[in-house]
Formats: sequence, C-alpha cells, structure tokens
Amino acid sequence: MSAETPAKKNYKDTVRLPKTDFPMKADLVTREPLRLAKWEAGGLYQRIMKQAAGRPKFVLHDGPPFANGDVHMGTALNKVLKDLIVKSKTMAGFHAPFIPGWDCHGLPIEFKVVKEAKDLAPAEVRTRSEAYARKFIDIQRQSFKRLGVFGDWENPYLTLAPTYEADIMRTFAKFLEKGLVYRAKRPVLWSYGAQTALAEAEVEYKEKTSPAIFVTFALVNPPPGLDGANLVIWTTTPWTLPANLGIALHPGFDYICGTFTHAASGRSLKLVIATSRLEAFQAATGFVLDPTHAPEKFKGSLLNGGAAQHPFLPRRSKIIEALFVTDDTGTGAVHMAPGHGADDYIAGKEHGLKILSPVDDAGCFTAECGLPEFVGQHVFKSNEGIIAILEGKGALLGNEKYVHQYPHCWRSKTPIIFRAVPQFFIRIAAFRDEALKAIDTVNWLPAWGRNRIYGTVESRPDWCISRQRTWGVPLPIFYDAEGQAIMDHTISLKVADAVETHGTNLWFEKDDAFWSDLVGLPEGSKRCKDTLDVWIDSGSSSVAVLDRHPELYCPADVYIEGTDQHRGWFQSSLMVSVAVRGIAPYKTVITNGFVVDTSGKKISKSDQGTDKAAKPMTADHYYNKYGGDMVRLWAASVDYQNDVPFSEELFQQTGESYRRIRNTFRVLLGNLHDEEKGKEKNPVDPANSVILSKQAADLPLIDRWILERLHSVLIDCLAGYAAYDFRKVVSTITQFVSGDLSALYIDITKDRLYCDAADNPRRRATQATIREITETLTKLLAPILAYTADETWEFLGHSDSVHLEAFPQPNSTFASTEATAAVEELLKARAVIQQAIEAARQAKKIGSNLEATVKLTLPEAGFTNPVFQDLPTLQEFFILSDLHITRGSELAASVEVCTHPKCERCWKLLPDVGTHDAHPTLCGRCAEAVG
RNA sequence: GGGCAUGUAGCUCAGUUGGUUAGAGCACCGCCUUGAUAAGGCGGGGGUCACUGGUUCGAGUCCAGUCCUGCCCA
Repeated sequence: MSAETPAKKNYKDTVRLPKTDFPMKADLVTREPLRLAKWEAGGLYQRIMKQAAGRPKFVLHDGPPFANGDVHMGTALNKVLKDLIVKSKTMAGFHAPFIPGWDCHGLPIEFKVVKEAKDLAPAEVRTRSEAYARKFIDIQRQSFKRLGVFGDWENPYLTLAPTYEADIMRTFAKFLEKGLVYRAKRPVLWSYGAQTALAEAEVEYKEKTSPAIFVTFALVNPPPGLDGANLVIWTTTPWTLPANLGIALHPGFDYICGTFTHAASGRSLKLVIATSRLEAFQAATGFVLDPTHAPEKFKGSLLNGGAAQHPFLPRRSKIIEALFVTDDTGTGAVHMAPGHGADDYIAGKEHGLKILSPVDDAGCFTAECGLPEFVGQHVFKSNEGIIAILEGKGALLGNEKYVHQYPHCWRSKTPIIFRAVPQFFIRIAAFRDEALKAIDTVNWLPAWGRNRIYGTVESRPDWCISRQRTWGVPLPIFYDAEGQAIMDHTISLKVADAVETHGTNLWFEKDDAFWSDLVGLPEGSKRCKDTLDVWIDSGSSSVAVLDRHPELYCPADVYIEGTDQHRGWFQSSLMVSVAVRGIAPYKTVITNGFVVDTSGKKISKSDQGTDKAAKPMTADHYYNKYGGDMVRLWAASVDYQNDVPFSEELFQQTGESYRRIRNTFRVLLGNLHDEEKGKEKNPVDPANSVILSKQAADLPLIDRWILERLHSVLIDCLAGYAAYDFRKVVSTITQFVSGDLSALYIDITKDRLYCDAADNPRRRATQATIREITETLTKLLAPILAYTADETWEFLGHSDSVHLEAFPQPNSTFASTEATAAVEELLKARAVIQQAIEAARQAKKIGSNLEATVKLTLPEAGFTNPVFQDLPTLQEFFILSDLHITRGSELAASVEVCTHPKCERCWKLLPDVGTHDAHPTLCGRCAEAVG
C-alpha cells in the first residue's frame, strides 16, 4: 500500500458531499399509507377547513360517480383532477370544501341484484340494492382516499339517503307545481313473458325467424302520373299493421313508379319502389317492372304530406319523410306504427301522428286494434291471420321466412315487443329558452362545450322521467279510482316529508290505503308504481347538496366531469336548476376526455373481465404497484381536455419524471445538511421568501440567474393552476428541474458546495438559494405530489404538513432578467465548448471536462456582457480547469489536453497545485479550505 | 348519416397575431463520470406538421374539401 492512499482518503473526508436520509427510492407503495394514516389521525382535512374559515370561498361540486364497480382509471383521473383544483385553490388562499358524493339508484345495480336471485319482492330488491351500493361506496371511498384526495369522506352525499330522496321528490313537486309534468304514452321495450318494461341492458339478442312480407298501400289523391299507384312497404312484424298510421319515405332517395307484372299469376300492379331496391324487390316477390313503359321517376319528398289507404282498416296512413329510412333492406317505404317503435314514435310525434298501441300487458290484442276476431289473441299468434287478411284483400305481394337477430327478454327468454305505455314527461319547451340563456352565463372549458350542450338542449325532446323499475325514487303520484293521475304538488310534498324520516322503502312496504290516508286522498286511490329517472336524482344535487350544506352554495364555482356528461349530468343539473331557481347551477364547467387505449379505442368498465383484462384498468392496480403520487402525477401530466391515451407502458413514462423530480429533491436536501444555523428553521416570512432583497445584490451571477428562473417558473405555475392547466405546471417544473437545476445549476455549484470552506459566502449563498428553490418547488408541487411534497416538506425541517401552507408569492427582487440575459449568452458559448470537448472525448484525448484546456473564440461583435471579462466565473460556469478567451471572426472553441497537475481534492487541473507545503497535492483554494 | 371535437419525431405533447434551419420530455444510439451512483453530465440519429387543393412574397399556423379516431345522437 502506498503512502498516498491514506492522504487521498483524508481529503475525500474533507469534501462536503450531500447528506440526507431522504430516500432515493420512493417506496411509495409502503410509505404512502403511513402518511395517509397520519393525515387522517390528525384530521388534516378538517384542520385545513378550519384554517381557511373566513377566506373567500371556492366551491367545486362533486359529480357523483355510480356506486358500482371498482375505481376505473377514468374515474381516478376525474377525481384527481377535482382534487388538484381543490388543493390548488386552497393554497391560492381560498376556502375550498370538498363534499364527495355517490349516485346510488339505477338499473345497473338492480340488474346485478336481480340476476343473483330471481323473483324477489320489490322491498327485498331495494334492500339488496342498497347493500350493494353501500359496498361499492366503501370500496371507492378507500380508493379515492388512497389517491390522496382530500374531502369530507365521512359525510359524503348519497342519493339514497332519505333526506336526499325527499329533496328529489320536492324537486319533482316543483315541476308539478309549475305545470311542467304531463302523462302520455310512449313505446318501451316490453316483455310479455315477465309482464314488465325492460331496459336495454336487460335485453339479449337471439336469432328469430319472422315472416317478412311486402304489403301495398294504395295512394290517395296521388300527384299526376302516379294514378292508381301503390306504395309497397316491407315488414317483419305483420302484427303491428293494425297500428299503422303512416308511411315514411326518404326525402332524398330516388323512387320510381311503374307497372309490375307477376310472371306466374299474370297479375299486374302499379307500384312505387326506391330505385336502389328495385332489383331486390323483383327477386323477392316475382313482380317485374314492365320494360316497355318508362317508369315515372321522382324524389321521396314529392309524396310528403300525402296519404295512402290502409289495406284492411277504414283509415288512411299519412305519408311523411324521415332521414332514418335506409336502402339496405325493404322497399324505401317504411311502415310506421308510432305505438310500436322508437323511430316511429319520434317521427310520428314530429308529424302529428297518434300513438296507437292496441296490445295489453300479456301481449294480446285489445279492442282498439279494430279487428274483433283478433282481440285477446297473442300478437305473435296473429301474424298468420293478418297475412291471410292481406292476401284476401290482394295487398300481399310477397311472404318469406326471415332470420334475424331479435331482442329477447333476459329473464323469460321470450321475444320482446315494442309497446306504448303511459309515461310521465317534463315539458322542456316551457323552459327551453330560459335554459339556453342560462348556458351563455356559464364559462365552458374547453369553449366548445358551450356549443355541445347548447345543441343538445336545443334539440332535446321532452324528458321522459318515469321508469318501470324498482331501485329508485318512487314517483310521488297517485291515481284516482278511474285510473287518472292526480297531479297535485302538495300531495307529492306530503310524501316527501314522510320519506325524509322513514326512507322511500315505506312507499313499497305500506299499501295504498295507508298512503291514501297519509296524504288525504279518498279510499280507492292507488300509488304510482314507477320510479324516477336517475338523471333526476343526480340532477337534483344542486338542491339536495349545494342548497343544503351550509359550507356550499349555488351556483357552484366549478363542475368538472367527462365529456359524455354534456348530455348527462351537466344537462340534467341545468334543467333542474333552471326549472327550480331560474339559473344555471354552475359558473364554470370543465370537461375531461375519456381514458382510451393506445390505439385510440375507448376502454370501458364492461371490458373488465373479458380478454382485455390483460390490460389492467383499475386504479388500485396502479396505486398498489406504483403509488398514489404516480397516479396523481399521471393525471396532472395528461392533456385531460382531450381523450387520454393510456397503457401501463405509457403510465410508466410518468415514473421517469417522478424519479427525476425526486432525485433532484434529494440532492437539494442533501446539500442543505450543514445549512447555516437558523436557516433550516426559518419561519416563512411574510413575503414567503427566504432570500431577502438586501442579500440579493451580493448573490453571484449563477445564483441570481437561477432565482430569476425560479421567479418565472413560479409565475407560470400559478398561472397554470389558475387556468386549471396542470400539464403546464408539470412541464414547467419538469423542465426547470431537468434543464436548469440538474444539468446546470447543481452541476455548476457542486464545486463550491463540496470543496469551498463551510462558511465561504458564495457557498452559503448557494445554500440559501437552494432552500428558496426547494421550498418553492415543494409548495408548487404539493397539490400534485400530495405525498412526496409532504415528505419533502418534513425533510426541509418543518413539523407540520405542507398542505397547510399557501403558494409562495413572486419575489419582485428577481423579476428582472439581467442574469438570465447573461446566462443565455453563456449558454451559446457553452454549446460550442461542449461540442469541441465531445469531439476530444470521442477521440479518447480526454475524459472529464476538467482535463481540457479550452480556447474560446468570441466574435468581434456581440458577447459584450461583462461576465465575459470575468474569467473565474466563466471557468466555473463552463466547469473547466483552464480557459482562454480571444476574439475572432466567429464563435468557436478548440480543445487541448490540459497540462496542469490535478488537485487531489477538487479534481481540477490547476497551476497552483503543489505550491502549498502543507498540502502538496492540493490547489490553493482547497489547501485553504482544509486549513 | 348528423352535431361537437381531434390528427405535429417510435410514444405523449409545445408551437403565441402566418415570417430564419419546426421544439420539449420519454424511448433509442455513442461517450464521459463513479464525490446525486438502482443516480448524473455531454453529444447524436429521428418529422413530406393526416391527405388534397386554394389564398399569400411566405402556411404546421388562414380557407375549402377528403380521410382517421373519440364523445353524443340518429
């Protein structure tokens, strides 16, 4: 062992390397739950609220997620965005309470419950549905808390709470009072097997063979050239013909009218067919267009408003035009039975057709069908008889077997029918204009959201608010002995009061006599069996939550949900609020896009458990594997106003940013290990700045520069938060950390921090600067990295949570950009120097920068900043041992191997190494520092 | 089919009122460092700015049309 070795070791011990217990490895998965437990035990959310009491308020109203299933990444994104807003508003000086909520009623839950156990009594369905909802509320609440979302988690609002349900009924009563509710028939999916209305989700598609027939309708008073002509319709449901009230043509399609002859029978008829369907029609029926006479040609719009004779009933069918008419099947003329089809209903309503639905609960014809011999007979059994009538009347042109996918009841397995039943509606037209005006009082982010909702409100039909379901809020309506609905809001209010104390189960548990007596109606009155559309539930939250909670108010400052809510919650909330109080329930509405997979396809909850389950999409997978802060950083990094592409690989990219930020914090903290006494405990002064103006003048250029940069970062981040642009905050900080701190400031100041004497003023200035930077960044990141920022804050020597802090205010001392201007010139020179050094390095002439002698040539013009006459600062900035400056034609740098001896301590190659007897292997600065 | 969006490097995104050679992060390649070390630094490759046409001295940016993808409808 040589005598040199111990000396080397000694010098290494004199180097002030960073020292911190702040771990490089975040280990978020184990550490975060501990911090969360500490927050909860200390009542952090309540303390934040208490501290903020009296400040200006900011109310973000939580749109209630459905209490069904685990937290999907899309749900996590939305909830974290809400939390970013609430936390950043809190730190910006607002009192921002967050009351989370859940949407608890509705078909998906009822569907699951009923699927598990069939034939349950309504009260039992409701008990089980509530238990189901509560189970998932707990699961989701745990996830949201684990994600670091702050809020009043022990007192959320639930749409199944009796008080909430009572408010839903009161909202409905308000609609009644204003005369906005009416009852009318409308087609629904009906299972005659289960004798109930079904929802889309309860329908399964199976193969079914139906008769497909072509039927003639003779034109009445046709335009010239079409005398004696017949429209031909095609249908697979002959039983709906008794309810036929119209025929739809496409206004833009080409139709022909010509003479058709049946080869076998020799029968001849004048028929109207869409040109594009001619060939298929001829093949199917055997009726062939007479080639000797040119057919009439016209657009579908020609016949609009005309009429055709019903083939076997004494009435006419109105001819209307409709864009949903297709030319892929049929004849281009569509049989319309508004009581038996959704399209038919809508088009029929537009054109003033009646709703005829002569079918009872069991699927049998009623007297209304106009065919006495069919009354009481099941519709599917009547197809043949109706076809026989058509044949007898000569109206049947063809009859085939047709195999198609047809909806069936998931329970009784019977084919479903469309059948019109009485429903309750809200008359939108009565307050549509008011709603449209309210839309323009709202700030929509992004701005196109305004047009989106305006369009839907403008074109939406009346709101069908009744459902033939069990798991929901009952319509507080009664029928009199004649079956007429009693539309009296005072009665509904009485029901609401009863429900407020006893819950809506009472409606299902008690009988009609009890209820009639309670609300003061005569014996024989019956209560309505329907429930309210769940969009009334959540749409009433401005009444049931914002108006009720003393710490909230309406209109709320912000609603933020996925884009699908323009037609959903944003709209239902708007309509309810406008109807009830005449204004929008929100001042600003923000939308976030959907989480989609990397091929741009939507990832829905229903894909869970299928083949796609290979790609986990639930939030717990991510916070259990990577940590809650990682999910938060991801949410803050994405462009949430558009759809958000997602995959685990993509998610891991945010891990890189996280590591970068964390490692930088670690170095910064490590370099504060021997901070001047008092600094580490320095209470935040009123200006929120550690560096006082009077010190600023003495700061070295590089420190002044980084503080100027920090000043601009701070301003950009505050603006980013104010604009809800979290991505901007993240990218600003990431670029500052990576580009300015890591690559430049820390690299450059290492030499002072490690090798200068402990109390050297420029070393102390650097430490003060580092504290200023670290405190500022920690606060700026606190809304996003809720856990990590809190951890960092602790390591900065603070005893309480960073979440009780406010954002720093910009320190005007660093608003100027003199140092920044100087550094910009320095960086141009640096780029040239680095390229020259890199060439020498690749040529194996040198290794580290410190082994180079650099000759920098500056152009005659420019580079006039005084710093270019300050060789020590230039050497420090470029991290060089040996630099020579000359002026020449253009900016250039050349590199040679430096010949000075190497200082054992600071590793620079300097001429004064060896000039100190006490330390023959050190440079002057190091010899002095070691003493 | 309609309404509203969207389309810039392998991936995710910036690109201000049209104006030099279109930027960043991640990924990738090469080198250095081993005193931020399960880290850090330097250099580098990579884009017909979806497509077509137009306005203009000049278009990623403005106009028209087409296509892709998403949401909401039909």
